[in-house]
Amino acid sequence: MEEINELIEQRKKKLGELRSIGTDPYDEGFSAAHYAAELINKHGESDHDTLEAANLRCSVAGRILAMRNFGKLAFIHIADASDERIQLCFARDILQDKYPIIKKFDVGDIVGVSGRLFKTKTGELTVEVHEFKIVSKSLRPLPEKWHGLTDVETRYRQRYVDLIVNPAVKKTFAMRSRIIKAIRDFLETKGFIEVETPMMHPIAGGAAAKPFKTFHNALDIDLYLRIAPELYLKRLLVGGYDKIFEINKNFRNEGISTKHNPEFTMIEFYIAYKDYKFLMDFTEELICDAALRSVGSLKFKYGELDIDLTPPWKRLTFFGALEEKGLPEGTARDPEKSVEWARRHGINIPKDLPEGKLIFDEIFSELVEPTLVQPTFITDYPVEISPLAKRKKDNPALVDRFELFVVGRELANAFSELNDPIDQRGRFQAQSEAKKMGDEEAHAMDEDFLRALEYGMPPAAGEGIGIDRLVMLLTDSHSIRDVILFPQLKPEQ
RNA sequence: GCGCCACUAGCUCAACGGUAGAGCAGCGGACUCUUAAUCCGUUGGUUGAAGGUUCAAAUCCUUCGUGGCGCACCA
Repeated sequence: MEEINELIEQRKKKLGELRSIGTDPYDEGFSAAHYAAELINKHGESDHDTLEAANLRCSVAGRILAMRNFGKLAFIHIADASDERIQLCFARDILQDKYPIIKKFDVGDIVGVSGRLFKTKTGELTVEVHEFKIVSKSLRPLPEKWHGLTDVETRYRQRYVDLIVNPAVKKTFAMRSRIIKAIRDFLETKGFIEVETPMMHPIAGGAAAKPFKTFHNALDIDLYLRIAPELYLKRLLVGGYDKIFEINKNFRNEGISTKHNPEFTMIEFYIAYKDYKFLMDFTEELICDAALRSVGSLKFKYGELDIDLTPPWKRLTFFGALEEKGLPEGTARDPEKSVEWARRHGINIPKDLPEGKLIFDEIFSELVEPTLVQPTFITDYPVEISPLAKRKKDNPALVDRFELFVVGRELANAFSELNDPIDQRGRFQAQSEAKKMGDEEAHAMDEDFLRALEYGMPPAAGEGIGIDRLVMLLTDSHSIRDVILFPQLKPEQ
């Protein structure tokens, strides 16, 4: 950090001068009776004479964002947590010998004032300041008022500055809060209870991903940050819960991109005695409810795309979707034929694809996923890529599972949970084989989870929804970093 | 991990081989209804870092750093 900065020195000097006249900007603070938004909503429409007659007293506190000084009169705009700006008017006639203190103000300082509401000649609701106090002196200059802060690196690294000067950012995170609250309320209304399961796992299971590894000194064991809560939540189904959910972080030790942050928020919920078909209707209801309570509509823009969440959403089977693109299931299931087909259609198949990985999965993500702009359920996945899902009754090669896609991205993954402990053991064993063949992300065997299933887990359906991606969709954000307050970056220097 | 692009004053940007500049912010001054206030004056730079080419480098080359985007992996 560059400490020798003239601008900071000047502000420190002002701080010293304030202290020398007996007013410490960092002392006990200020208690405001009003929010800016409250005053503007209540009195913003009142005319000049009404306000004069009412003689309304008020107090507000906030950060100085703009100052216009006229020698014996000054107008200052502050913003507070209500996300509104309100104008303050400092007049020498009123403040007398205290008036010169405003020379020590800087944009960025936090001030508390009390006074009387009035309307200026231009009709703006304004506080005529009678008493004021700097409650926090800002030593660093804020970005310029007109262009603001646009440098994305600074915006992410110094999110506090981004939040001060870019109102749209606060709006996005207010939306995020509303979306998560909507989901919580929805599930609680349906009788779900929220639980918390471990973030540190001795075995990283419940998803196909590379974990972060850590070490517990006292226990002298390796632990992994969880890649999914799934296996713990299902243990709770064994324990007798029938409707549970968890909203929390997962950690995956993989690449960072506009759609991936190493730590990201998922909701997983489980409901006993229901299946994946139930969850499709349930998901439509849940996401529409979240959209209505955040966006306020089921129709909205995502970039150039017009998205319409009005149910029912399109439903396609996995191989049906491939077939629509001209790839018959028979060909898709034959590794050699499907590679040949992919090459012929110009689909890039990575050369170092691990043995355990399946070609049709690659083809699906290249060929089908990008076309799924409007909400679409893809159902009936192959068992090989679904080691925790229940097989279809009439076709054991497929499972009772769906993934939800919107704007070409996976938003949710759900299935009827496999509760046959013997089948589950076999699936884990198949995953172990894949791991030996070089698939780093294959599931690990989890003996305790199998023991739990052996006690008997009721039939159940479970689903995971990527909260960050849902927030991206509903806030028209095109990078996951725009919906995470502090996205992962390399340390400075 | 690979490729492309960017990095110049606190912020937003010029200068693209020939003396590093503007606007805003800051500092000094004028101003009692402004809102990107206005007017006069003025400070501020190891041009991301280190090497190299050149009489001369912000500018060309190399390496490194950080970021963005794309690809890969995944959600």
